[in-house]
Amino acid sequence: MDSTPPAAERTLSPFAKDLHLGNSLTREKERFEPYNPPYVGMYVCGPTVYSNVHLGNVRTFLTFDVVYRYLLHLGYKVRYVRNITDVGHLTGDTDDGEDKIGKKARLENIEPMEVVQRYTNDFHDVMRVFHILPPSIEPTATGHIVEQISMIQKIMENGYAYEANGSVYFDVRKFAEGHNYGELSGRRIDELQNQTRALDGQDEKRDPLDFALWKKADASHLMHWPSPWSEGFPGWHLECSVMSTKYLGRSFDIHGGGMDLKFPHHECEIAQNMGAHGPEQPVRYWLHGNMLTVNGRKMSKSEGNGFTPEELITGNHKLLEKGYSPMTVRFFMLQGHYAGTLDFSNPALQAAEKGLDRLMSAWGLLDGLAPVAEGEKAPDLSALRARAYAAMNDDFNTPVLIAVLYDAVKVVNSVAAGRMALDADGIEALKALFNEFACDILGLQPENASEAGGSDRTDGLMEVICTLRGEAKANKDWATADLIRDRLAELGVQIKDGKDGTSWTFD
RNA sequence: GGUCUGGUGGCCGAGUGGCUAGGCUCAGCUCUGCAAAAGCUGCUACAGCGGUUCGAAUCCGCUCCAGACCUCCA
Repeated sequence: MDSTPPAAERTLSPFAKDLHLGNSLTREKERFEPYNPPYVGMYVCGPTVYSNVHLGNVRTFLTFDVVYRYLLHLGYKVRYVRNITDVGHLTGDTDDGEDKIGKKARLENIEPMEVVQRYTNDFHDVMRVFHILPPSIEPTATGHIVEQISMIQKIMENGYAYEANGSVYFDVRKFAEGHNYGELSGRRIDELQNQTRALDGQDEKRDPLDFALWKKADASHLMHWPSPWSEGFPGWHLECSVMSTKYLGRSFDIHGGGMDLKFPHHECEIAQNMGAHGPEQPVRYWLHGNMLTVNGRKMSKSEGNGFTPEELITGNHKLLEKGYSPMTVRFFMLQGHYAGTLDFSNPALQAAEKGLDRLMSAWGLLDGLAPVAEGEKAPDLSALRARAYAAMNDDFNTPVLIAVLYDAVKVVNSVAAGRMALDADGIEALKALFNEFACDILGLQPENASEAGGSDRTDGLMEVICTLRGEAKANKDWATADLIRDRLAELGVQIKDGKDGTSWTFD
């Protein structure tokens, strides 16, 4: 046996071996062991691009953005696949509903692909605004029709699907004879059988639990492709099975998505993969992000209680008392664990806004800290770092990581105020902590970077003003000094008199 | 009805057998011309009842309440 680890494996952080994930499939927290380290395959169900994404959607993509960032930080070579659903997702509660994209196109009298492009663009804009990194591959369902047809054929050859009147359905009953259908969602097939309502237009199916792999298009359908069975279109669940298999293989490491996709979507994905490829589990770790709620209710398009990122930023929505910046929202969401529901409220957002501001201010002070040669006994900064890793390794516990960062904030502020001394190594350790955990992993960045940094002219102007005000203060001309401070405040510039002179910040 | 989650202090939100979560708010103090910032201190927390245990917010049982999924939704 070769005892030398492969070169690639040596790039992994020593902390990588302690990463634990909450696996929805086993309902256990399990140590993360990828199939082929340092390579990691991760698939996340992306949006259906028939309307603007809302904040609840953002939460899920943010969750997996942090997962992606942390895996990269640990040194994994991650192939992150996040699809765009641009066909096959039906409205209504039966398989006879209208295609969402097609419906939108018909209503607006435009091409389906115009709908797709418009909302794909919107989606990408939103992801950028929230500092969510693009995935390695972003495949579309319409770009994989050939592969989908081929997978249906495999499933049929294995006896788990049947054709009826030009459509093809997955035979859940047959599949369940030799497989544990319902393993992921905890459902039992007999109960599902009893609970499923009798719906119209299901006569083609042998069983109400069966789901569509291919649907024959009727005359009103705008999007359709030729297939061995009919001119039609693929079922919604199929695309994810096809694209994950194509880009990540038949068994890959992580599959993510929103909690609301667990059943039936993800359950069907597993069934399709096994139906086509055999009994081994297609996914080792299933991760599910929980819902964003408003007044205790899930934010969703159909409830009408969602708002778009634009409404959020402008504050132009009845649920919003004011506008909130994207970083505030990002920080707010990271203050809760991804697996729990998170309730949106104005007080909570305002708390996050202030908390983030304090965090960012301390971070900004770091560059200006003066090290001492022989620092007093400094707090144990390596302990902070270890706690930060421990938090992330515990199923991406970002709220605990943030608590660690606030401990670092206290150190920074104390040093800046002269109450504590740090040597150069200590300051570097703090910088590394912020750069790696706040910036790289949590994806936090100072907002209005250009403004906060200030242009030379702005800095010059502010220095002139502060010098004049300093003279007024020296003359005990408090009226003038306060006038300057108040007027600047009205313009969104905060003046702070410290021991070593006056500093300013912009709103 | 079934499956699953959860009920933590003024608010948000971690923690899952003994060890400070954290943020925000509020009050007091330090600093300061005042203010802001920062720091320190404080602010009647673990839905209820019973059980296991030397010890339970944390485990078990029951009750109550809320939410999600079971039909499109991240």
